[in-house]
Amino acid sequence: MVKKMYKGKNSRIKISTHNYKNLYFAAGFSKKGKIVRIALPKDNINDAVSEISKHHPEFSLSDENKGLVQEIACMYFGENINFDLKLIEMDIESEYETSTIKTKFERDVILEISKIPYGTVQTYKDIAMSLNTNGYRAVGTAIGKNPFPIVVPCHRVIRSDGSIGGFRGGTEVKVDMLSNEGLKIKSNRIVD
DNA sequence: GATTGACGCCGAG
DNA sequence: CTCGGCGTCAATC
Repeated sequence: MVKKMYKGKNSRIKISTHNYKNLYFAAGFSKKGKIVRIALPKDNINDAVSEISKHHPEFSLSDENKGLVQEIACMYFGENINFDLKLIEMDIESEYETSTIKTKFERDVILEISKIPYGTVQTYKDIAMSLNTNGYRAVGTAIGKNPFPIVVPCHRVIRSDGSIGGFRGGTEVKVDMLSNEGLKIKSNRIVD
């Protein structure tokens, strides 16, 4: 049986930030050094930090993991980096206070979209089929909660009709990231 | 149970 | 092409 961690010292995380091309990136790290959450870029550092801290109120700022945040920033701008998924906290929240994933279903979805290669896309339906379910919509909802955007490429999941589909940080951000990976988009559609 | 989604499909304008 | 309506399923209330 897994020992439950309680709020307090153990749930304190460290947040690192990085400024790149006038955008501010941030990520939260557990005591073990694993990523617990990633923020989409903001235009000021406070917004970037609070994007993380609103889910993890107990935190301290630290440059300890700045290198990783730099990497994430590069990925946002289209660099094809093979990010080590072992650096991501995949445990379920009920087991560790510093985890971010809530259910097994969410984790399965996260793991599935992590397989989508750089510069390619899959549909919500594709993901659902890989998971043996017809809950296309449930898949979309789960992806919408992805705590690790950019690194877990939820921006590579689009609708079955070829249109871009939704994105929590705004569709423009999704379009930006796909464009940075070399995909061409015309009037909200991937052009083949 | 009832409602709510980053969806999919089909049929009517 | 754009809507609406219904199917579907996990999470949340």
